[in-house]
Amino acid sequence: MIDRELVDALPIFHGLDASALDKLLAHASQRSHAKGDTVFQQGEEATHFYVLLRGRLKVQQVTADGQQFIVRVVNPGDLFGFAMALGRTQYPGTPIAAVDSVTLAWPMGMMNDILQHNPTFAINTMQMIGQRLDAAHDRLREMSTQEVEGRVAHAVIRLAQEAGVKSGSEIRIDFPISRQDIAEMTGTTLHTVSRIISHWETKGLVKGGRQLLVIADLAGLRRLAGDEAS
Amino acid sequence: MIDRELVDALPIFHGLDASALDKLLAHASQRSHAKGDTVFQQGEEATHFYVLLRGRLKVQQVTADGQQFIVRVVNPGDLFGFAMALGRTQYPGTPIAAVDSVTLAWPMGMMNDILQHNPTFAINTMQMIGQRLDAAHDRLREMSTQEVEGRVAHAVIRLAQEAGVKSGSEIRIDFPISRQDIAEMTGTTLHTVSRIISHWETKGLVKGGRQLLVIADLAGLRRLAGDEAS
DNA sequence: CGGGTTTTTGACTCTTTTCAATACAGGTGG
DNA sequence: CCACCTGTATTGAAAAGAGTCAAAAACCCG
Repeated sequence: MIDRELVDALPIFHGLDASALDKLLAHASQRSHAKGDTVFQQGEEATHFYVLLRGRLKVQQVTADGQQFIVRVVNPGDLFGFAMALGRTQYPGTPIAAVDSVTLAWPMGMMNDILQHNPTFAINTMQMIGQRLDAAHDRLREMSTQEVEGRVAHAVIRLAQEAGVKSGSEIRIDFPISRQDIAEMTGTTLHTVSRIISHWETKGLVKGGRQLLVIADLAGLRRLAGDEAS
Repeated sequence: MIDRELVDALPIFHGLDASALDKLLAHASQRSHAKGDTVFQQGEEATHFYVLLRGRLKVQQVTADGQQFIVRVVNPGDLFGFAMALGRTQYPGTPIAAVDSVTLAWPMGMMNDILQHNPTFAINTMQMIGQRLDAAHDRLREMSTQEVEGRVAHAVIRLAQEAGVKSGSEIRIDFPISRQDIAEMTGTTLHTVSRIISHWETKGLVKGGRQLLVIADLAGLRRLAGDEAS
């Protein structure tokens, strides 16, 4: 069955009272998703909301003319597919398992229930969405004001922060990520990303590889990203 | 004093009980802002949250290297400056009055109060932030996948929707907006915006002018924006 | 009627994309 | 176990879209 400890430990449910947690556990269903599987499809009726327990998801959107775009990466502990909280009835994107992953799902109706009776959960969720809004604005500002190299640097730094594993002085991105993926996160082409990363390799900033990215000099990347005023 | 009807009518406060509304009214302070004034400054300690009663604000951010960027336009009835809901203690941007404007302000602490005791307000706020997140993702997708003309078209369509006034078959943007402004909303330069709009004028899509924009053919713009699959 | 701001337009430059070809890695099946 | 095949990555050359630089025109306010 589902591990109560596990659910209890999720930051998003912090402060929920015991009875609410019980109800939550009673209705949760655990699912496994093999690498490459989708949890649900963009445009589908939003019937459930989810928490990622293990693994890593890429949330992708496809535009009217077929171009692809990565909205975000879902990391363990993250809530996703909460379309209702956005006042939508359909999922806006498609989460794809970048590695074998495990999720918990609840019927969307439960969300309203919990929200109504647990101000704390409502506030938690609001702040979580708020932080995501903040992050989205950061990306928008980048896309507006920076050129490609800076945007790619930012994307890589973000990946390092949320999905980076330290090994020695290096940080490895903990899931398979292609040049194409990075291009779809930064609004450029895989060719340009490849060129940029190759160039960074010669400068010793990163080490690349097939679906692999290792950051060797985070500070150097930050300098390129132009965060700190020079 | 402050008009209770007015506050009561704000969608964001829908469903608030009488006592909460009383408290709200007791702590509200009304302020006027002449065209060009700022309500607060980016980076300032976030002491209050606001509702725009009348007028129109442009929320601007300045990057480390001095470039400017317009995050959004605040329209009457909109909540803004709710940094706390995003888990921030400082304002992320600077709201500038595009026309003479009137705001209501509350001490930030009140927000927590109301949130704690009024699940409905928490849910309203959450959904409002959620919609803004959705909108931000739309813009991100645009910035990633579309070229400048499409992005400018989108920006103009959005302006028409949220700040457009119909006069006959035309829609006029209801506040002074420069080419520079549009450039800062779409991540391009005023020169490019000027060229694009001039070109649109010759095609009869819009009518321009100094700090003025009138949409003559919204459907035509939508086609340019590439929303509908051709 | 100035004087400053905003807009338009042209010519040139440069970053990034597009097009194209090759190299490489890893899994599959003979 | 090796050859093959597919998806990924690299790299070069050409093309294009948008930015930069520069100057003039239009407009509004006082």
